[in-house]
Amino acid sequence: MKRLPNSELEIMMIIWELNKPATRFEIEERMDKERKLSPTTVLSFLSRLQEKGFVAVEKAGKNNVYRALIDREDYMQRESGNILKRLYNNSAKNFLASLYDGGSLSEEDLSELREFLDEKRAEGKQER
Amino acid sequence: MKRLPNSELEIMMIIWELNKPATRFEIEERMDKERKLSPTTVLSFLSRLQEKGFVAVEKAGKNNVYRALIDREDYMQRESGNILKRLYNNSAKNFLASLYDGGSLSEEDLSELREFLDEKRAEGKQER
DNA sequence: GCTTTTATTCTACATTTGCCGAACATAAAA
DNA sequence: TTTTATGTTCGGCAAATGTAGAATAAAAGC
Repeated sequence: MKRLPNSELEIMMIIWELNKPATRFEIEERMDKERKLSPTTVLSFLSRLQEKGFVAVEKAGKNNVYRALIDREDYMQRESGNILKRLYNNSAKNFLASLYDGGSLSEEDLSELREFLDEKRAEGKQER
Repeated sequence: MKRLPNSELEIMMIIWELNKPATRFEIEERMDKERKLSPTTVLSFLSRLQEKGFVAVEKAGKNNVYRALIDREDYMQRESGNILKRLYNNSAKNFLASLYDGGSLSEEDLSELREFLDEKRAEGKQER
């Protein structure tokens, strides 16, 4: 499975988020409004996603409808792993530390993280 | 500060890691050995890094020596934040969860993370 | 049935990225 | 000092990415 370039990824994220086949218009509506891309540009990206096997297209009247073919979780997991490896020497802690130092972690994020880890710890025990 | 493409980033990471001005050869030695790039290719990337203001070049005899101009921490922090935003809806927990589900987190990573969070909690209290 | 609107497909173009070979300098060896 | 390495600079190419306008198809309106 290929890594997607930024623009295509942005679109894929929207399709995944919608969690149902989406039209060009629905996607456009949800894109970063600052960029103001023309409809053909969006369609261009969608075609490329199709070529790469990320979406399938069908017609619904005059409109195209794009459906995700690749599982979001799968893609994200691979991507997360890659990032960790390429940038943080495979250390999740390094990643968090960087976020923390960069001020990207709120107090709330921190407790959420603690909670998550506690949960995983509990599960770990269970397994034995 | 620009985002670097993969190859340039790989090189930047090596320079940062070395933590001192590096020659093309020192960098080449540490690059992913599978790829087997030609020396000129590496030099090409280095020139582009120079154009982008990431490194400065000096001569040391016949050799070029490349010195980082951009602070690693700064770059990484920005990059981490971006990733979080673009892929995980700004939720660090989502990122960890994805790593976890993808099997990229060892038991050791988990305890390291707990430790890190505990540390930050302690610091947080201190501040009041 | 025409005309107008609207969505899609095609074609295209500028930039960026990945990668090198040919040319060019210059230190080292002969 | 001529030759030989060795390292660097230049120029360049193919593929990927970002972005649209022109051409086309087809639905809607009149």
